[in-house]
This record gives sequence, C-alpha cells and structure tokens, in this order.
Amino acid sequence: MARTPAPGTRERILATASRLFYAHGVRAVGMNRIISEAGTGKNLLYQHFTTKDDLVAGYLGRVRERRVDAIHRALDAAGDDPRDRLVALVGELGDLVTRTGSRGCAFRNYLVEFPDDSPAGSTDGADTSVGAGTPATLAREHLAEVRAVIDGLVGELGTDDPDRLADELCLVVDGLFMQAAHRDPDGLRRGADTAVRLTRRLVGA
Amino acid sequence: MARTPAPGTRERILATASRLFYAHGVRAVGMNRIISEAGTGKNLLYQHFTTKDDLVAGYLGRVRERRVDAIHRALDAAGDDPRDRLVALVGELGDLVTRTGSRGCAFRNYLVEFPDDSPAGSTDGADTSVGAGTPATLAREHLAEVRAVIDGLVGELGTDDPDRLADELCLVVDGLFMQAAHRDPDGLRRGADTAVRLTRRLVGA
DNA sequence: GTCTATAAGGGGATAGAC
DNA sequence: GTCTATCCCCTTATAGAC
Repeated sequence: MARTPAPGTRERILATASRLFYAHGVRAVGMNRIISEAGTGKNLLYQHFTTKDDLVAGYLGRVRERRVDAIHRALDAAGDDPRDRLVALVGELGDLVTRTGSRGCAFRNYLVEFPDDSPAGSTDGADTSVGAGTPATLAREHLAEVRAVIDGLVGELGTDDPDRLADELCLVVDGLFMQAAHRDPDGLRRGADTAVRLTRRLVGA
Repeated sequence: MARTPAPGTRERILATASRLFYAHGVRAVGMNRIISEAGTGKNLLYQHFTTKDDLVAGYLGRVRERRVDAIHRALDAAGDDPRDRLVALVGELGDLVTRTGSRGCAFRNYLVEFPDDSPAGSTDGADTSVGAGTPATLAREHLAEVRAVIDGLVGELGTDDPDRLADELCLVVDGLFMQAAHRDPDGLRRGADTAVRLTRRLVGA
C-alpha cells in the first residue's frame, strides 16, 4: 500500500497556505501562488485538498488546534483561581495579537471576508460534527468554543450576573482582535495591555 | 456647459455600490453586478468613477459623511457633559451595529479585507489631504478622526490618565464592531448594551 | 448628444488532464 | 510540472436606441 509517499507534503502545503492566507487574506491568495511557494506540484495539492475550500478548512483547523493548545497551556500555567485563569486567557490572546506579523484572529477575519457563508443567524442543515464542516462553520465553532471556556470560568467565579461579566469579557476579546486590523505595533501593545488591565478590573482580581 | 445631464445618476450608482459593498464585501462584488443592479450602462459608471478603487473610495467617503453627521447629532443631543457625550457616542455606534442588516464598520471591514493596502505602520508618501486618498487612507483617516473625538472628550474629563481611559473606550468600540462579524442579532443587542454599560462605568457616569 | 447594450481585450481564478 | 478548459475579473471600445 504505502499510500503516503511523502508524509511531510501535506503539512508543507498546509503551512505555506496558512502563512499566505493569514497574512494577505483568503481571497487575495490564489492556488497558483500556494503551489509555487510550497514547491509542490498542482496534482499533489489537489490530491490532498480537492478544493480551495478544503484547503481553507485545513488552514482554519490547523490554527484552531494551535490556538486551543496555547489557550489551555496558558490556563494551566495560571493556576486554579478562575480569576487568574481569565486574566491569563486574555493575556495569551494579547500576546498573540502583538506578535510581529500578527493580523489578528484568523477566524474572525475569515468571517469578515466571507459574510455570506452561513451567516450568524443561520442553522441551515450544516454538518455539526466538529472539524468536518465548511470554513465558516469551523470558524463559528471555534468562537463558540472559546466563549464556552469564558462562560465556564465566569461560572466558577460565582458572581451575581455571570452572563453580564462574560459579555463584557467577550467584548474585550473582540476589541483586541479588531484592533489588529488598524492599529500600529505601538497601539497594539497598548491595546493588549488595556485588555488585560480591563479584564483584571472586571473579574475583580 | 450643462455638464451634468442626469444629476441623480452618480448618487444612484453610489447608493447601489455602497449597499452591495457593505453587505457582501468589496472583493465579492464585481462591477458587473453594480451596473446591473443600478440599472445603468457600463460606460456611464466608468464616466463617473474611472476605476473600481474610485468607486470604493466614493463608497467609504459616503459612509464617512453619514457616520460623522450621526455622531455629531448624537453628541449634540447628549448635552455638554463629556461623560454623557462619550456614553452617547458609544450608544450611537451600538445602534448602528444592531440595525438589521448591519455588518459592522465599513472602514474596519475594508482594512480586514485589504491588509496589504498601506498597512498600519506605513507612511509611504500618500496624499494626506482628507477625502482625496485611496480607500485604505480614507478608512484610516476616519478611524483617526473618531479617535480624536474620543481623546478630546476624555481630555475634557480631566482624569488622571486620559490616554488610558481613551484606550479603554477604543477597545470597547472595536469590540462592538468586531462582534458584528460573528454574533447573531440577539448577541449583538447584548453586546451593544454591554458596550454602553461598560462605557458608563469607565467614564464614571 | 446621452445613455444602454454588447463584445472584446488582457489577466488571473479554480480545477482537471496529460 | 506544464498545459488546457472554463469562468469571472476590470476595463475599454463599438454599435444601437431615444
């Protein structure tokens, strides 16, 4: 059988595509450019990803794994206090946004770029199994995933109005990512610090 | 001379283009669709807007005028207290985001869609005269404009660290607009309420 | 003359075939 | 890998209608 002649090929394609999609936007990057920069043949790419949407889904899935891992590492490092864990969560996302070359959140950016793909209110019989859907559903699933983490931690806090606090923290996180689109590195640094400071105040840490 | 045979044409084109660009994204809408939905000839469109970038600039300029007007009306209606005016500013933007069919901020969305056009840190000898530049400069100009309004109002407050408060309010505003990309109408309503409530708390009103 | 409708040019898109 | 097919993009040019 030996069905995988070059095990690194898929990952190399995915890494190249991810870098380009994230840096320039999904619509701005064509398959030709990915093929030429990945140094692979066109046949091989379409063998691993039958369509561009598949490749985009692979891109978002890859970012998602890394994002989830990074979040859980940050949470674990923060200890057991849900207050500290919430601050660590926002701090981790702040670090992500202030990294050089950062262009914010891959998922939110995708949804801005493709507003017509399964819009916010729709539940059109989509494949609800995690990780198998379209790019848009993948993006929304991840956002819901993070929201669930926030809800869980806020719930542990035992405050009067947990939904209210969770909404506030989500607003801060969204603001953090939106600023990546238009603020310079200095402003981003200050934006991330602001997000962490605000989080600290909101959770009462 | 009588150089303007049909005075309403330009505005009709601009209205159609604005609706389509805002709803579906700039890249997703082609000139053909604008022409067909505006009911005008292709020649006439290119007579008023020599290139698609011109049309996009016209779109953003149009949104900008209306946005600035709406902001100033809201500020005037709020009275003289800078606290009330800041709350009114965020409230106005919240209303904008919760309107049916809203897709958030046209300027921020454009910058997400075209990250390579005059990126955040660049000051490549662009035309700095207001309203005459490329879409990207137009977008950045408007964001700076609103930031200046916030800075001014925060300055009137006479707090210890005005830059800090202004950063916090900008984070809230950015979060408000980012949520338009991925929250459903119910979530958006709560997000807007959260933004106003948070603003009230931050400015001490 | 003013506008519409249509075709064509030049490029690049996805995707498939050899 | 290259080559082709098909389509859509922006833009210009031409031809026809009022």
